Amino acid sequence: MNTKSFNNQRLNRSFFSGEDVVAISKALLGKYLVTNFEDQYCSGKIVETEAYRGPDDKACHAYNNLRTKRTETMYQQAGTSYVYLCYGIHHLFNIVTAKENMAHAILIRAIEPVENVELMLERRQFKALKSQLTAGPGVMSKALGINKNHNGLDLCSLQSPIWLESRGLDIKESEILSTPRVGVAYAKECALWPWRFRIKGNKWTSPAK
DNA sequence: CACGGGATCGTCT
DNA sequence: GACGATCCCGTGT
Repeated sequence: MNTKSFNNQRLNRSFFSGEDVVAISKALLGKYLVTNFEDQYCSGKIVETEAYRGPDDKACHAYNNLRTKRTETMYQQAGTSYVYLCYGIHHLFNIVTAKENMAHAILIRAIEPVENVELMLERRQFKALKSQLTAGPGVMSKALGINKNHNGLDLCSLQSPIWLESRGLDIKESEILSTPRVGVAYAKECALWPWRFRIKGNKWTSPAK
């Protein structure tokens, strides 16, 4: 069924368990995000991520350890998915990191389409392949078939329809472009933190400014 | 290419 | 009742 070779390795709990959400956000660049919903398999290489760190990050939903029905997912164990609705339209996909009750999460913002591109084109109703297919957290989720029903999944479980893989590619620090996060002006001084990470020069990210 | 607005609804105050 | 971790399309240049 799934296209796999011996050097494809599922990312396990320990990958996500660390305290340093910035380091994990960078380490996710070049890893593969895979979805397989009802035998509809597709995958892409992660090229853009963003770090959110409760309780001290004003841009994080869990700022000041805010606990609500929505944010509760961010306090779960490392490797849990956090998917929420943004602007009433877009489903944004995050991965929870750090130990339980420490609300860190990483927003996956863009992938380079790799396997079953036709399926992603169909979900987006695109006729031709271009970077807008998966550049941006809302459209990426749509292409991968991710919605808020996939909130709270254990991405490290072999049963999960969403998972992450290393396929032997390592992105060096010198290949990473760090810039401030967008759309978080309300977060005041935290909005300046350079916690948006991209693979330098990669055409599948949103264009650098 | 830059900007500006509308879509659309869950979440929090 | 206001607003948002976005996107797309229209207008003007």
